Amino acid sequence: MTAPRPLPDGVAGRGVPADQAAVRRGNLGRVLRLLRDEGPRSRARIAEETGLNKATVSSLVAELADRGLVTAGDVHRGGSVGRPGLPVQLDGRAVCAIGVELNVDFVAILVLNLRGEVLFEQRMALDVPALGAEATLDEVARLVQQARDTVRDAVPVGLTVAVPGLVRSVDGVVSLAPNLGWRDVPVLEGLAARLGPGCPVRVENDANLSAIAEWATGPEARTPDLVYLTGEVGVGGGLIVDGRLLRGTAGLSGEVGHTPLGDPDVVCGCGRRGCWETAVGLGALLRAAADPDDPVRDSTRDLEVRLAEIAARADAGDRRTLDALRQVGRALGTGAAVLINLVNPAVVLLGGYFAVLGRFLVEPMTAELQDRVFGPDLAGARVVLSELGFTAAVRGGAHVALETVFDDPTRVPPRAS
Amino acid sequence: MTAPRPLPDGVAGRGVPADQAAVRRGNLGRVLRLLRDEGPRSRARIAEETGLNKATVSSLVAELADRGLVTAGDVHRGGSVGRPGLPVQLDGRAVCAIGVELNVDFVAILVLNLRGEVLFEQRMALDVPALGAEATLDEVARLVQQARDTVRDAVPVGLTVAVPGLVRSVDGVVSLAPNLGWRDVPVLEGLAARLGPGCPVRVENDANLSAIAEWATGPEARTPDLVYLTGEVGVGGGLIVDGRLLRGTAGLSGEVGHTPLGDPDVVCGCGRRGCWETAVGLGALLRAAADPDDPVRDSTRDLEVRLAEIAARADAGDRRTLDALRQVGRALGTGAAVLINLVNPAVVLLGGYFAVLGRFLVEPMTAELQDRVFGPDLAGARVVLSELGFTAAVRGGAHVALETVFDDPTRVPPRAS
DNA sequence: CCTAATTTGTTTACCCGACCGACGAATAGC
DNA sequence: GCTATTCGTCGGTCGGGTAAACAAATTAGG
Repeated sequence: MTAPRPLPDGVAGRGVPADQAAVRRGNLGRVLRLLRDEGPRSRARIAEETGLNKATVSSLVAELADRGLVTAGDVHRGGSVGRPGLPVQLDGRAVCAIGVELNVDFVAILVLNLRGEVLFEQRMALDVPALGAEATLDEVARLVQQARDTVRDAVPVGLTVAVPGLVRSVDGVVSLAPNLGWRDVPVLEGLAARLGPGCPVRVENDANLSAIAEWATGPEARTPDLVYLTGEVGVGGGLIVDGRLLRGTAGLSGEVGHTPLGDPDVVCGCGRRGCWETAVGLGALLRAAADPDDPVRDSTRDLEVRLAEIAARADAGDRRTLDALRQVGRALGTGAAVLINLVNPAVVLLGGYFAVLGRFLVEPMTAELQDRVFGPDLAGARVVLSELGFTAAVRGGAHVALETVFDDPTRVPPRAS
Repeated sequence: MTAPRPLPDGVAGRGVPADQAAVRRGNLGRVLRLLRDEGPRSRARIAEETGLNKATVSSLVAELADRGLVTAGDVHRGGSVGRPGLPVQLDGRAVCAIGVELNVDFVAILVLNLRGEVLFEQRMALDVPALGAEATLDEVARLVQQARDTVRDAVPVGLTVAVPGLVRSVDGVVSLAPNLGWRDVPVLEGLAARLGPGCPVRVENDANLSAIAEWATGPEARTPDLVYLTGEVGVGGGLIVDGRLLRGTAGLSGEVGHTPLGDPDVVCGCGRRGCWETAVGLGALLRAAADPDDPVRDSTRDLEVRLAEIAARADAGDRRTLDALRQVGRALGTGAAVLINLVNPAVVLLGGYFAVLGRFLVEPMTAELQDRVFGPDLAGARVVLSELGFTAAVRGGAHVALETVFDDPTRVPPRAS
């Protein structure tokens, strides 16, 4: 009931026949996207840039305004000759979208308005494995309610939960999240029941959502083919192909961490041998860079502080640290080469600790890529560091929900006035 | 000029605004696809199954009939009560599509009608590397002309050329085809000039087209997520995600052969070390299975005969042959595991020599997969052997061209009558 | 044999949305 | 002030999907 329509995809859903209402929805969304991506502009320019008729644009803008999604913009006097246009701009205030990240020791929430501006942000320490699924969902529902109370004037159009594990996104069941100790937890169902109707809930893998966030807002926004790699204790991946998230049949694509690319003699936490994350995970770096009793290997300390220490040592020219980073960088290149050969992306985006220590990793990584990638000039791929930090997953979650408005602006009801 | 519209994708192209003509095109295609996939049926049933209005379906069917794409089917008397429906069926005769495969020592051509039935098929020995690009294209054009003369009553809607190498599908330039000795050859331009307008030409990687063929006609037709692996001298791959071919930014996705998954000490023909095809390519199998002077390693002999000999030895219980097959099967599993972890397909399809010797390879391969794939039950993936044999690429090529008719049936002009 | 019931396919009127041409409005340049 | 230019809207047109009515073709049953 709270579940969204089958799969908001584009103008014309796969199985549903197209009628003219679909055309209208598509064109409304097209105008809205143009205003989001290119900024305020007059109706005449919108018509010119979309290829739609002037009259049609007027009608579309009027409808969007009625739904509170656009407003009149500031008039820029003194351009060229002729009657100046009345600018139309995206009005973000009417709606908002919520992203939630569930992780081992915290829950984070982020609320964006339609323009992608942050309305509310909070991060709360929470021992999720100890609490269990039900109590955690109670806690999440409480946090969401608090956020909704804070941004009272904006109607929430959707909520997306990021979970570190395997997620069947069709029904929002977390089939396996080892770090949380969860197995077959119906997160969507549980949250939908707690939050009531009116705010569709989605559940998605955290790395996938981070990839979407980078695609939507990062320095490489809207790159049609993007591979996202994030380094934490494990290694996560998200693939965006042709502007769409690659989910796979069972919704569990992008599991790069346990790909057999590492040393076949090293045993991984998952029990297998030679998993890639034994070569590029945080553990691999720390083992190579420091002795077991070194404070940077104390997992009770804050990760960002420890990473800063490692960066400082590398900057100071510490041999062992530099060697460890070089080694991880090369291993990163080996795996990334596989990805580039397979999906031929325009950008490989590094997130998590890869981004923090990126300036030491990129050079050995690209050296390895140059050896390994088939095709000239890395097959057109560039390695880029994420700038979103640790909020990528919640941002991506909120953006997924926002996107439904651009897919079909008629979801937002017309103003009663 | 002969190049098709930007990229025939679906009802609503990405950038093009939707108008009601697009709705019409989409609905025409929907009806046509239904008749292709589910067989002949009455207008009433079509209306019921597509969700379109009865009157709309009548109008759509009339237009399709006018374009020669459907005809009245055989009346099945004696069903239930009420007026019996007049069946409508796909009429394949009006149009045809051409697939051409360019390879090292042959050129193959296949012409399909709209129903996917073979109208014309030919395979011609040709020493492409010796002949050079221009003379080869002359030869191809001659072959195409011959095919068109043979199937005179069907209008060709498109032609797709399969090339073993890196292809920029946007402009049909073969940027690198080592086996042909080609580099930056404008195949599309050259063929379009030779064939004249009226028959849009596409150029695509051969493994990609084989993947499409399997997706379109194989035992696993229409599986939304499919990974295709073909073993020849090298190893090729094609990925179909969400029912669409994954091409990548530079159009050179699926280059699995030179992925660093093999023994890092073995040098590949490409000059790199540890390429996967050094472990699973035909050469790897032959080296492991037979001495250098063994007749099965005589590359001047026909490949199918040699493969049959290997199969016979394995059936006879020859230890060395069985060990070699087991070893290749395991290496196949290692690489396939990477693909499954990344893309999470429903089916991994084996083509080329993998299919011929499949019964010996599948068991060690799946054993390896069970160890390597993250997620329960191989993440939902099944290993399937191709049944298309060596015609997969031409079939896929013809199907790509056919698909444009289902995307937009108005491409086929109405009958003059 | 004839009628009622049922299902099919077409016809008619209608609605909705995009498109086109024309027109008033607002502005710069002269 | 006048003209050229551009903007936004209005009325009309066209195309396509929808709904309801209706004729046609068949089975069931007396």
